[in-house]
Amino acid sequence: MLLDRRVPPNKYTFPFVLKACAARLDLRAGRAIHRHAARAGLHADLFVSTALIDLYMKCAFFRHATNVFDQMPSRDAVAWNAMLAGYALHGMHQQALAYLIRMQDTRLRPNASTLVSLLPLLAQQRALSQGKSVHAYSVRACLHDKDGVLVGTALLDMYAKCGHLRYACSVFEAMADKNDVTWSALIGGFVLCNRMLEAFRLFKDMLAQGLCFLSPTSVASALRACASLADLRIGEQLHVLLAKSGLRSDLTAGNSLLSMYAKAGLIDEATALFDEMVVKDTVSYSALISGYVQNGMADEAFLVFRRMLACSVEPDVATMVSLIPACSHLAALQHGKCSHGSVIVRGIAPETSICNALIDMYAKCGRIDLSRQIFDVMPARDIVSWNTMIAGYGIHGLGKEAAALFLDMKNRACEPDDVTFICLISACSHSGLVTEGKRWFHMMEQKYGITPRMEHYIGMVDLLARGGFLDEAYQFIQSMPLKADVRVWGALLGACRVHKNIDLGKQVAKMIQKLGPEGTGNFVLLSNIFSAAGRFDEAAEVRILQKEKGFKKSPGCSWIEINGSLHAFIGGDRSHPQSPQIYQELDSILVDINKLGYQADTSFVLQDLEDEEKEKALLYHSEKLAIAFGILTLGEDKTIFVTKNLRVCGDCHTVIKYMTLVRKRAIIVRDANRFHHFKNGQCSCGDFW
DNA sequence: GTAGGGTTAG
Repeated sequence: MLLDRRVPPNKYTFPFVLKACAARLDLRAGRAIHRHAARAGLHADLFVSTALIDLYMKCAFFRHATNVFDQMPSRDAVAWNAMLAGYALHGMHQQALAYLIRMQDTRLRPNASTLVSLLPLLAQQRALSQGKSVHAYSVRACLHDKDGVLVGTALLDMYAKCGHLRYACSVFEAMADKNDVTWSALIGGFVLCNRMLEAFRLFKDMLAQGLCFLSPTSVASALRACASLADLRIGEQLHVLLAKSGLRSDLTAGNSLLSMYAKAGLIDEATALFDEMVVKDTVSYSALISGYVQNGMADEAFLVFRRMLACSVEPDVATMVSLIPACSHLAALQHGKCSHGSVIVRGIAPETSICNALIDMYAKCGRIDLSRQIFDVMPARDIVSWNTMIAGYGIHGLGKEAAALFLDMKNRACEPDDVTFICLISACSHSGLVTEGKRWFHMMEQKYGITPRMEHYIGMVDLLARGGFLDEAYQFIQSMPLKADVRVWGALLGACRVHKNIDLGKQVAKMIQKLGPEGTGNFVLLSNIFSAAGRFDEAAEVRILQKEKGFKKSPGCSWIEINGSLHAFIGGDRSHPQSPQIYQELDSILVDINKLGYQADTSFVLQDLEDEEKEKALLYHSEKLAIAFGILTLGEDKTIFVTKNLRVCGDCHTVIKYMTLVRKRAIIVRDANRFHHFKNGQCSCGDFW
């Protein structure tokens, strides 16, 4: 139409066409029209210029937008708003605010549109006092009259994001007009502030007002509340509601449902939902990836990631932050390095959340040095960065380094939170620093005013009991202000096993049984304690009881990454193609280490077998198989790194020390709990295994 | 103007 010479475009035509370009982010067409307008002498026209600014801002061509703005002979509030909104759109707070301030120097006053662009910025920065000023200004300027719903919604959202739900509610109540966005903003605010039950109540109130308010956004918030409260029943009701209303195929609603099911552990439902979705986007894929990782299916997560790439759906920060922990779980360093490369290529490597995930990944893959490197160079650290790094030192038994980092954190005026202390106490526990651990616990309450949660008590019991202070740990549990849950008792029971204290172990086991059928692992521990004492009948009884109650013990599994491929073994496993060589190697190792004085600690065998058979049962534990495979495949200069899903058994711990001598290898084992660095007949953890 | 997927501890 523009090329039709008989009807030349005029100042009324250009803005509309430019608007269409902006909506499609079609910069090429937009620039062509810009030139066209210039030839027609209309490029400095108020409406044309404003439309150009809008287009360039949406396409992130800031210089072009600024040029147009600067060349305008006169500007109205809409032109100023276009600049402000453009910067706000790209999260460029400083630039946006600079335009607001410059606007004050003119005789123009901010209008409703200005505030609607401005308030989300303040919300994101949690700038409550500035937000209040804006609120006051909007009242003085009577901006509630026109566009009242928009200003009101932006205000209530700002208050909610600043954590001031009371103000948000009073704005909400004072609003004469409310629409679906208003309701959504308020419900979302309650979810954000972790007030899930009230969020539900609001959602119900909203439905009572009429179905016209129901929107994918409000359902999404309600589903988040379900996931957080682990209330699957309501979640399913919402699923039905969605199916009945016209929102069945909405992408936002579908993604929320998928995520809710995944978080509830119903990964099959989540997968089915994903497969049914006609349109899938980055969020859908990320939700499924994170679902698999959260449910311990890291390999499936990689498959979904590959499918995503094959379908040309672009991964973003959240996708990678979901995927990287899959490498951490598998301790698959090569996969992790690949993911690291991928975030560098995508230009998202400096993002704080990406760095945090990488720090965790390298720590769990045995490369605490690389964790620290990332930590040191990352552009901005948040509390998660510090906690992750401290936790990383913890699992490596580097309690002193963890403490040093805490001091560093204080010097940089970063406030520790409750998780920081969980990490610190656990770090002490893994390093045998009992006194220091107790000090952190007291400091947390007295100096930082953080009330201990169950997790802190679990850490303390673990610290004391693992350090051999079993009675003190027992006393500690008795004196807790909270009712100890199965995890607290489990920590004590685990230590009874290590320190072979059967009497206390039995007592603790009774406590656990009283608490009901919560801890699967505890049956195993109790049974192990009986076995260790040679009381096999009782051990068997516990196992039978466990079976009757329907608990499955997850089998011990160890794996090793060789050239980027994972090789997994379970105890006595002969499924690996190189099994004959592996078993031969282990038998030969046994001969060599016997010469050095090794004696099998058969108390770790769970069945009642003859001594020689016991020795064999021990010899073929999964961690030993994986290590033997490593010895056979990797060159002598390479450290062998094996990961086990459960705790390393005590006999394995001893054998691995000997292995480092007879095969002259450095061996690292990551178990469910921590890292064990074996070298020259020693283990880094000493007796705190 | 609202909103779906995400990193630490256990």
